[in-house]
Amino acid sequence: MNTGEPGSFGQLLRDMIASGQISDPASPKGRLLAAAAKLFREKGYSGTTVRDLAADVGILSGSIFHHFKNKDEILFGVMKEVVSAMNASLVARLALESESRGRVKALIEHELTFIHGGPGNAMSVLVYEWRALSEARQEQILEQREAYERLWQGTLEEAHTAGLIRIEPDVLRQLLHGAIAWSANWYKPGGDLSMDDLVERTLTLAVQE
Amino acid sequence: MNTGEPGSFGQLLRDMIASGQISDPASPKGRLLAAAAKLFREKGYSGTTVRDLAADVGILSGSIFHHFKNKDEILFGVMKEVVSAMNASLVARLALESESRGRVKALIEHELTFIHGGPGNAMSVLVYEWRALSEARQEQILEQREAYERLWQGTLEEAHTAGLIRIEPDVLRQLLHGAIAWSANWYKPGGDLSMDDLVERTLTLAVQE
DNA sequence: TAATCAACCAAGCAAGCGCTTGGTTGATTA
DNA sequence: TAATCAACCAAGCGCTTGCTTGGTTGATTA
Repeated sequence: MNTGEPGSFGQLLRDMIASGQISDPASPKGRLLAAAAKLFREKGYSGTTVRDLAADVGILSGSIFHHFKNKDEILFGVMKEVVSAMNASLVARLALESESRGRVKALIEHELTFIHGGPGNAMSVLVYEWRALSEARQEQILEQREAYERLWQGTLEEAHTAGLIRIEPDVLRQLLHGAIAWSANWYKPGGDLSMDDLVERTLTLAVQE
Repeated sequence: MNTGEPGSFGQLLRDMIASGQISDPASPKGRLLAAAAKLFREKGYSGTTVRDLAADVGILSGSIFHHFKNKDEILFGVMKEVVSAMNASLVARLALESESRGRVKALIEHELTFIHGGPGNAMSVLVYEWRALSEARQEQILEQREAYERLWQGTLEEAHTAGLIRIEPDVLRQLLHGAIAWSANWYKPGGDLSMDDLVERTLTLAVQE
């Protein structure tokens, strides 16, 4: 999970590594998780073999199981770490904004920056490969996923009360999640449309003029 | 091609079955394709075995290959038929609308109705399992997919010229596709929000008040 | 200097995979 | 009545899968 973002996000990640919440990307386990996120995103969980993953980091397939009990635990590791990072990062981002429009923009900007940044592969996997995770492990992540959704929901409810958004917060939340996650499959940074532009366009969908 | 009169969606499907463009859902091949669409959507292409598929329609796994040369051809069949149906259906739908707002609404209503209707599983597979299809077979479907996108693009460009939509047509098109496809993973018809409501909410995102 | 330990290798196993083959069935046609 | 044919079965083949086992290595520590 390479950063590649400016500001305090890099520092936040370093804190989380230091406190053991996410693995050091320079460690063998961290390198495996980054490679797994990349491969699971490109070929899906079922479409990725442990031999693919091992080859990607330059070891033999059996050696993976020195770091993970089984393949499900690798997917769990990818998802657990990215959902923790998403939560911590969004909490920090929202703390900087006080008025409604800025807070809604923060939601959108945060999620777009995340999915097109270093943790983007892991976030895509979290969204699109959820069904591949064992039920037992899903339960262990669910609370953190719901916490993230509550941050969105609360912020959108404020904006709705303030008359800034036109449709029901829970519907808007889902529509925006869908639009933003899908952008990983078409938007390429560095083209005509800058990331700031994309944020602005998405915000235009959400809020009144 | 089609014989002029744009009838109901059911009639359109019957015409396509009669002309051999899509298989009869009552035939063995049609039942296999419907079951494949369901399973590929639920568990992914790689996560679905030919034994799963055979069991679902009540035959043995080897018997599948009396109808399809290999597993890739099954995925190809699912995608080829649904993309044909989507194109024919959207062409017919747009023919009924003349002014900009109605045409944009038709795009949204059509796609939402499709993904939450009978061909919904196949459409989800088309969108989310595209990478699982062999490159050779992707090429054979690409032109029809692009034709569908051109219908969207042209309609949104008209709406943009008319001042009805606020952001670039190609960006809006992608954002809406993402939002609509994702609705298959959260929206359940029969709840508080009717399908008409969902169409109206999505349209609200797209167009000016 | 000896002991320890994380990280990895080498080899392979049992189960499951896509797919093949030769044959059976029962309805339709000549 | 005989011939034909789509649809399917029964059995299994060769390969890949996730994972296990026992051993090696080279850096770190006592």
